[in-house]
Order: sequence, then structure tokens, then C-alpha cells
Amino acid sequence: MQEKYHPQEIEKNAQQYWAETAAFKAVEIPNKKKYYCLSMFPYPSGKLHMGHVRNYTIGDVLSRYRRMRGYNVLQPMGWDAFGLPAENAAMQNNVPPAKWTYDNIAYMRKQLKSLGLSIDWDRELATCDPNYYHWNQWLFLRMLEKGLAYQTTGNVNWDPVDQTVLANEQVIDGCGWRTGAPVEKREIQMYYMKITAYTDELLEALDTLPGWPERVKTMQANWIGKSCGVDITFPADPESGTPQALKVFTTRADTLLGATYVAVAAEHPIALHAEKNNTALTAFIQECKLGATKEADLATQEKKGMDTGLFVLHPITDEKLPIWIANYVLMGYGEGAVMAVPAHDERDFEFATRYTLPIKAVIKAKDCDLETPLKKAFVAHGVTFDSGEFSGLEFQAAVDAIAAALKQKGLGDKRVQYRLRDWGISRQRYWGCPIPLIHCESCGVVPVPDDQLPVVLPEDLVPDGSGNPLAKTPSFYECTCPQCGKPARRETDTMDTFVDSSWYYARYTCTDQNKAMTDERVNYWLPADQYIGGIEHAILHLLYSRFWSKVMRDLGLLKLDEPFTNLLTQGMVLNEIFSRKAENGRITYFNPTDVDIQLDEQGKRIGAILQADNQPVESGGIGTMSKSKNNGVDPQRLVDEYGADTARLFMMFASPPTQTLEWADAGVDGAFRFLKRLWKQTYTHLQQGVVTVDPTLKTYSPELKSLRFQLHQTIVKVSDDLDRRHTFNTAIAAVMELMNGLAKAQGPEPVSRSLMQEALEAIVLMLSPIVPHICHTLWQELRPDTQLFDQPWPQADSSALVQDEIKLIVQVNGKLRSQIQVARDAERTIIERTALDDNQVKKFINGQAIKKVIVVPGRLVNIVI
RNA sequence: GCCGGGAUGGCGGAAUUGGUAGACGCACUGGAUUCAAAAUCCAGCGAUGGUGACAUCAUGGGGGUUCGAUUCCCCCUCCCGGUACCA
Repeated sequence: MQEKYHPQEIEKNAQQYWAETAAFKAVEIPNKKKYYCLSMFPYPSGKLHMGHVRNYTIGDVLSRYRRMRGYNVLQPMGWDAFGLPAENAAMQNNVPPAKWTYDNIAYMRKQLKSLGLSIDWDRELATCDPNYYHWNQWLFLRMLEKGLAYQTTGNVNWDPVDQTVLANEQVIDGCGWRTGAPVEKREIQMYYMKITAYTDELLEALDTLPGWPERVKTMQANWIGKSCGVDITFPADPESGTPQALKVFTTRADTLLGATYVAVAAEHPIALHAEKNNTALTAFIQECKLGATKEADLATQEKKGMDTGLFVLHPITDEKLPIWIANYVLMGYGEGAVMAVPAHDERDFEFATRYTLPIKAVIKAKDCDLETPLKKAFVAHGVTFDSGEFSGLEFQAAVDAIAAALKQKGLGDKRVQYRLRDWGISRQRYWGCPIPLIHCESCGVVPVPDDQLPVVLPEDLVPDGSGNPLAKTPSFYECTCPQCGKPARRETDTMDTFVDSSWYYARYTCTDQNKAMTDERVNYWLPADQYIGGIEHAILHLLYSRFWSKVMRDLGLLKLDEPFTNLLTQGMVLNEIFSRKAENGRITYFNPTDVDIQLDEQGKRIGAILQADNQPVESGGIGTMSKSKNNGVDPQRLVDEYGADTARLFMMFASPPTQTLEWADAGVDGAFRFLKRLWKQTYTHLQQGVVTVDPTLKTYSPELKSLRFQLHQTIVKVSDDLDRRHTFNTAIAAVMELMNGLAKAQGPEPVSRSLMQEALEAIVLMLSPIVPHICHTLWQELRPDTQLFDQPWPQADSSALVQDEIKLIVQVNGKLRSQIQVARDAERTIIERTALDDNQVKKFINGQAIKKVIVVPGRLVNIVI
């Protein structure tokens, strides 16, 4: 054995051993308990970043741990290879997205391999491979047949200068990111997937997922947004020329008698009617159509409105209520119209105050009156008043009574409303999966026949920022109609990349299957036992995946209800963001490693400058490591300098996996130092020869006995941390503590040598999921002619965990004052007497009367005086 | 705006079911070793007061429940993620 730890050499050898023995090849073995450990596949952005290292190390720790526990483990890897960044890079470098993507995949694959992950690389897939997206297209056509996919219009961001559709990310402060031109909303034809057909199941099945974090389930439930309320029809006021009755949905029917106006979206039919002969309204509606489509922008924009001059009648009182157009009412949610109750809704209150509309209070707290005039909306549930026959009712009673009255008049009924909308999948972009449809002048929209799938995306185009290059490439779009044979035009929109990532976990089970989307192997491996990925995917990706797996189930492709049994959402790895804004509004981001921070005399930050030109850059706060913000940290330097084991250990030790982590590499030295100490401890021990652990030895000194107690306690703790808690940082800390205690077992006598061997073997086994290379190598030295790969997880010896005496802490009035030593099974009275006899305790009691003595078994005594 | 999460020494974090606040590590300081440095080893290391034993304060801020609160409840501040075309 070498005296020094040389990570590069041992990591190369260990990886070579795993490759030669095909150690991680996953094979379906019926009747063996399986463990499918799935990590969210990366977007091939160029280089790995620290978030990837975190994600894939977590997956690898769990995979290796389960393997030692006797499971048949599958850990696959692939590439989420379609997407916008490839087109941006293509424009910047004049390289086709395909080449950029495949080059990135090659580089990142090499990086991943250098981390020593226990991946079955034979199952690698990339979503830009026609063999993969073939089945996107195939399933889309099945969904079209079943009515689960359909066409309708939708809003997109339109850049009027580049004449192109922009992604939300490409809209900055309402302007196009390349042109700086104010973005317009534009309505276009799009394809949708009917996720709302599964609303109830998607919501209710959350309760069948105990292995998912509560926060993710809460977010999904809120996103689906089930609300019980009442549809209310406000009849048209014929005198004012209102063309039709107005339907609204509200969850606060109890406030109906407080409604003082109604508001409609700019796109609402009544708005379009009112706009005729009213140029001011037309201008306002036009203004509402500007701006981005992002919900955050819409919700924070200044609330503006305009009176239409039209009226509806209040369904209970017949009072005339004015109809306003308001920019905060969304056509896409509910009916595109709301009833406004300024007294009991914050948004309505703000709007009514601004436009001096009446505010009528009808709800008050049960036991006290409202202070009027209201300074702000009273939004809590309460009791109705000033509501005629509906006065004096609590929330539910009021809703029920008003709904019943409306129903009798034919002006309303109870209804359940969801926030969830259908999933628009059309993208006017090149680098994505082509939507397999053909537009024929005679036959209309015609699906591409199955035997002509896949519709292959040409890989040699370079986008130029204006429109979709596919639409300018006749060799792609020119085709013949499969029905009538006449010349036709191929659909040039591609699919949302979330489609690609909605089923890749199923394809891993059968990547070599070219005749079908999946085969019987999918039901051996799925559902994935553990899914690991960033919290940023808590809603969209995970909801779309759940939806797709249910569609696949209903088509007979899968036998499962939910695709991911357990979910671990890792916290994001954040880093600083530095940027400069050019005059045309375009923002350039600079990597933090290229930026120097300027400090004042007190060490406070005063600015940041770019090393390249010594000019200042703006600090954009901290945020997730991403290609678009150029704030990723390449882990390669770490791996090259210290080795993969140090990088893995450091990442796992830095914080618990679910926690957000601000990047800082302080501490890497500590991780490296620990591995060096582990190596040296083993080396020193083995200098006196290999020992076999002798379980019959019972002659442990008190010191060795306590060390052996610590050893087996550590096995219990580390097992629990890896298995149940997934807190790898505390597992590592416990092993470090054990290592620190190991000095006690230093000695030449057989009992010390045996205990040292026992401890080192256990330590190497316990650390092997986290730092597999060094453990692989140390094991060969500790147990020549055996392989760590074949070893089971260490078992704690229960006899070592028995203690005769235990330590209790003693508090006086809740403050720690002393400690006592008592027998393990001491009775309460004895514990109390021992505590009260303690000199330190006596000093604090100081003759005062004892009110109460609290004894928490195994923990503490609290004396209240 | 809305939904979800977070805030503990100089730093990353620990305290698992309401029971010793600061485990483990980094940084720093002192010492040993060295011609010297690196590496390594030993010791110290929340704040304030005290020679010291020790005492008091302290888990983003304010209030509450409890014998006891980092942990539970209410209010507030700031930060992060998502917000349907970034992935």
C-alpha cells in the first residue's frame, strides 16, 4: 500500500475496474427487489455546474447504498437536449444547434464519468434523437385521436421588429431582449394537451404520495387550485344597450350584495361591443394588449380601467351596475369577468378608490362592527349585514342562501372551478420535436401516418433570430397530403421541451426498443423508487410527467398510477450574478470568476469590476446557476485538483440536500484533508499487518468499550441518515467524529488491533456510497482478495450498544446547572434524589422551595423553584 | 401580486418527537515539527463582564403558549424558488 493518497491514480483504477466488470449494468431480475434511482437529466448547456454535481452525487449515494442493501439497482442518465439555449448559441457562433448540442453532450458525458457515478451508460438517451422523439410524435397522435390534444388559439409574446415569437425569458421589462422593442401580445393557433381532463386525479392522487415532500404537494395542489364557488349571471340592462348578460364566477357569493360594479377583460365580447364608436375605449383596449404575458407582470402592473358606459343589473336587487374594462381581469381564467366588491376585496378596493366607485360594506366580524369609512378592504370571512333577507348569516350559510336564491331565479348555481389550464405545447421554434401534422388545402389538418414517423428535424439549420427557420426551409415543409396526395405544407411548429422530459424515465427501461414506445421492461422498473432533482421543477415538470404517465397508463403502455414513488427535491446551488446593460437594452452576463469585488476600508463591498477590461459591472444579486445568467461554476477544476471523491464529499458535507446553497469553495480543503487522514489511518494500521476482526474478544477496556459503543452507534446513525433522513452532511460528521475517537484504539495488543480493523472496515463501508474510489482502494488493502463492491452494508452489533450508566443533565428553572450519572434503568425517585443531592444543584436551589421536579427519561431533570 | 421555502458564531452547518444552542468542518490565533516553507500534529476560538471559578446575554425583528422554544402560535422584515414559452 502506498503511504500517500493519490486520488487521480486510484480514481482511474477504480473507474477502470467498474468499467471492466460492467459493475453498473442493470438487468431485469424477476423476484429480486429493485431500486430505480432516477435523477433529473441535465440540459446539455456546455459544462456541468455545481447543481449537477449535487444532484448526481445524491443519486449515486442512494444507488450505491441500496446496492449494498441487496437491491437490484438501475441508475440511468440522459440528455434533455432540445431547447432555446441551443438556438441562442447557434446565432452567436453560427453553428447549427445540433452540433453545439452533441458537442456539449460529449464533453459533459466525460465530466460525469470522471465523477465515478454508478450509472448504466448503456441506457443513455438524448431527446433530440429521432429514435426518442419518434414516440413523442406517436403519442401526440394517439392523444389527438382521443381528444386529449386539440387546437385552439393562445397568446404569445410578439417582437414587432424581429417579427418573431419570444419566450417569456426573452422579454425584459416588457421589451424584446435583442431588439428592445415593446413586446405585443398576439393570438395564434396552437395545439394543447388536455391536462384538465385529469384535474381531479392529479389533485387527489397527491394524497397517495407519502414519499413526496409536503411543500411540493402543497404547491401542486395550489397550482391546480380547486375552488368551490358560484356562477352568477348579471342580466343585461337593455336601456344602456348592453348586448348580453354577464356571467362571472366568485368564491365570495356572500359578498354579492356589496357588488358595486363589474369588470371585464379587454378581450371580453362586451368590451369589444363597447369599443365600437368609442375611440377612447379602443385605445385603452389596445394598451391592454401591449405588454408581456407573464402572470407576475400582469399581477403587479398598475391597475387601470375604463368605464364602458354600459350597465348590467344586480341579480338580487336589480340595481344598475356599471361595466368597466380592467387590465387585471384575465380572459383565460373563469369567464373573463368579475363582480367587484370593493369593501371585501383588496384589488377591487384599490380600483374603486382610484376611480371613485362606490364602496358598500356587507360583511363584518362576528362580534364587532366595521369601522367606516373603510381604510382598507375587510377580506376575512364574517357575518353578512345590509344584505336584505340574507343579513346576519355566516360565510357558508350566506353562500348557500344566495346560491339557492340565484338558482331559483335562473341566474346562478354552485360550481367548482380550477386554476389549472390546458397545456399549450406549440412552439414557433426550430430546435424541438416537430409536431407530426400536415396542412392540406382540401383535407384540412391531417396527421402524419404512423408508418411515416418520425418526422425528422433537419440538423443543419442555423436560426437568425427572426422567425422559425423550419418555416423558411421548403425541403422540410413541402410535402404531400397523406389523404389526397396533393401538395401540402408540413406543420413547422415544434413541441414544448417539457413534452420530451415528461416520459424519459419510462424510455430508460427500454432504450433499445425501436418498434414501440415502451415494452414489458417498463413495468419491471417503474415506478421510479427515488426521483431526485431541483425544487424549481416542483410544479411544471413534475405535474406534466404525472399527467403523461396517466395518459400512457390509459393507453395501456404503463401499469401504474404515479411515476415517482419518492421524491427528493434538492435545494438550488446559487451564485452571484453580474451583468451589464447595453444601450439597446440588451443584457450581457459575466461569470463571477471573471469579476473582482471591490471593498472599502471596512471590508464592505462598494462595487465589482470585470477583470478583462477593469470596468464596473452591475451586481444582480444571487440566483440559481444557469447558462442564461452565466453564473455557473465548473466543477472540473475541483475534480482535476483534488479528485472526484473530494468534490463529492465536499458537496455532500456542505449542507443537507434539500437546502438552498450559496456557492463558496471554502471547505474543500477540509474534505480533502479528511480523506488524507482516512488514508493515513488505514496505512498506519496496516503497517503492522492485516488483522481479522475477532468477534469472540470480550476483554475490552472501558475506553475500548466506549469506542466500540461509538462505532456501532455511528453505524446506526449513518444508516438512518442515508436511508430515512437523506442528510448526508450529518452522516459524514458522525464518521468524522468516529475517526477522531479512533486514537483510543491505537495499540499493539490484539484487542486494540481487532477493534481498529473493525472500525476501519465499517468506516470504509459507510463512506463508500459517498467517496467510492478511495473506499474501493482501501478495502482491497483491508481485506485482500475481496472487493468492496460485493460487500453488504455494515450491521450494528446490538450488544455493543448496551450501556450500564447514562448521563442526565440537570436544569434548575430550565437552565443547565449540572450533570448526573445514573444506572440505565434507574427509577424516577432515585434520579430525583441524585439530582437534588448534587452540590451544584444545591447551590442554585439555595434553600428555596421546590415547586415541581420534571424528569424526562433518558434525557434530563428540571427542578422548578 | 400570488403560491412554496428559508434566516442559528467570521463562514458552511448541527441540535431527528418541545428538553445541554453552536456537533462536524472551514477560516483565524497560539504552539510543536522544519534551515525555511508547505504538509502534518496539539491547543484555543459566539458576545459581554470577570485575574479566575463563573455570571449574564444570544438562534432575522416584535409578541404569545410552556417548568422548558432554534423547534409550536400570531404579526413583521429581508432573501431564494415557481408563476404556465428558461430548463
